[in-house]
Amino acid sequence: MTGQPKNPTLKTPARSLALIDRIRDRGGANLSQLAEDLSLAKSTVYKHVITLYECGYLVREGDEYHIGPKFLDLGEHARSRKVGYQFADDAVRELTDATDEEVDFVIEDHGRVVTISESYHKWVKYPDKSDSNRYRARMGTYYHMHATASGKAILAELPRDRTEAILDRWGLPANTDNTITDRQAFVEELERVDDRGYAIDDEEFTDGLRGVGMAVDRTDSPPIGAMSVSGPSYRITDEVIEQNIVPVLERTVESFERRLVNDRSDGP
Amino acid sequence: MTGQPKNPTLKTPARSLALIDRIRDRGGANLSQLAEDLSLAKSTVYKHVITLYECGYLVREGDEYHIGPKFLDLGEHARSRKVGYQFADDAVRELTDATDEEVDFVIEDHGRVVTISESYHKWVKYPDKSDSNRYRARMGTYYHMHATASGKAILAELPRDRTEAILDRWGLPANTDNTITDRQAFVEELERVDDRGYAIDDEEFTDGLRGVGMAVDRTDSPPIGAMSVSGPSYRITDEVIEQNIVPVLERTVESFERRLVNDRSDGP
DNA sequence: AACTAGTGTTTCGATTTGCGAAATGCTTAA
DNA sequence: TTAAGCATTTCGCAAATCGAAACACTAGTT
Repeated sequence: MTGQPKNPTLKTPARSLALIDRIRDRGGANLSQLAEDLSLAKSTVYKHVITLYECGYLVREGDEYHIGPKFLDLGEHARSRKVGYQFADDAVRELTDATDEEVDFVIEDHGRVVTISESYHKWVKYPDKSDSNRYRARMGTYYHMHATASGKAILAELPRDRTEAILDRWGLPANTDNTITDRQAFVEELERVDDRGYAIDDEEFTDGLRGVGMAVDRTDSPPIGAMSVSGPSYRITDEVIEQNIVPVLERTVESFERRLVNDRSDGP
Repeated sequence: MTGQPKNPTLKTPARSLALIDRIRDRGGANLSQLAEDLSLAKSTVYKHVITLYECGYLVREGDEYHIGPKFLDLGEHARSRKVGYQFADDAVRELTDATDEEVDFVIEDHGRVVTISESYHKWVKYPDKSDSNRYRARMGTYYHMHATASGKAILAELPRDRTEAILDRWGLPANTDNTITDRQAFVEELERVDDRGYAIDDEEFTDGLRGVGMAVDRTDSPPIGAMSVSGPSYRITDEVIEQNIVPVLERTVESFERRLVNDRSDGP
């Protein structure tokens, strides 16, 4: 799930970070499991984990080590770092009220796209767990860009070489039958997105889920991120997209961008 | 702000982690600044930072490195790890509706207390920035336990040696004139808290702010965390605490604890 | 247009540091 | 009591990190 680096300059810290990833993926682990997973001596894992623990990054429950709350602090820091990200909450709120569908704001990070906004629905309408008509993105979740509306919207606006590098790095793995897996076809799709000004995810990420994504632009910089509205295919028809969603999405994104230029404390 | 370890077994990873802390505290930094701050050669810092970057933990903006969104993912993981933490959101919501004051749920981590719940007020009543009558805790924020109602509530229920170790580790630094800084006096305060069943923060953390905290207990384990209600001193009088807040706080915490024993997937 | 001061990046040898195998100690279940 | 699982410690060798200095690049200044 989490990509390993190709040339980690410092091997020891990279090993510690790999352990963090492993502990995350396992949802907690003990020394023997980690040693097995990463083919390391138990004593080696021990020293790494103790170090991470002493520095406050892991918590311990009996013989199991877990991701510690310290990451919450750092995560919130990352999220509230740019003022631009603050506006995202407002925009998500607006769009949710207007569309009553799942709304997300994502940014590009290391060639993938990551959810930065808390789903507003989570708070406003406390849903049953059984409400399978709604897809809800957890904050901090990473997605491949080629299979999401927001990702395509961003890719279409990135400099050509950046886009190419990202496609090289992550490829075009299929999530569903609709996922565009052919590179040539995908580049053409990006041109369509660029012409239209917004991207459509037509069950390319999850079966039964459609979405519309639009990049949030800055002047003289790559887009700061992208907003998307998504829901079940039977509700998000082409007509609904064109007549209902795109206009209000456009309005929200423009207001977002206006606030960005007024504030300007967002670096390149 | 962030404590350094006393005996970090592996020096190289500990150095990387110290760099993360430093970047966080500065709100982004370049190599020269970091080298200066930690008294390291610029080339050394370079290799550490590149490693953190390659592994996806940092983002780069020109010459500045920043905490990356990957921490959001790990933070959310830490937060949603225990089912018990899920109930916290419900409880916070309930208590907020009932009291209309700031409500928080915190857990103990490495001898401090850290906010695990999103403030419900943030979403329900979108406040003006000028609403200085409300104190709002950001998720992931750490506090010293001796100066907060929740912290005292937890300390009062921890095994004696744990409590002593925590006080040794962090001391009793003064936040306000009301902060209890004398160890003997503080131990007596903990006994009062234990008798009463709840803790009061009487402007010990911030001037003008009072709060009530109650530990959320499990059977045969230290408390899972603590809930608190806090607000301006003129509203949170002794009468209001005893007659309004404590009963509803008690009710919410009991319901919380009931859900915990029903679920039981929370380790020690 | 040359200069300067600030970046990040690379090189390379000395030596500190992390590594693994095995032994130890501790707890829990049989 | 025994056995199996765990974390923890020890120690010598090999390897990876470190720092100083040189390099390359950019932006702002003279």
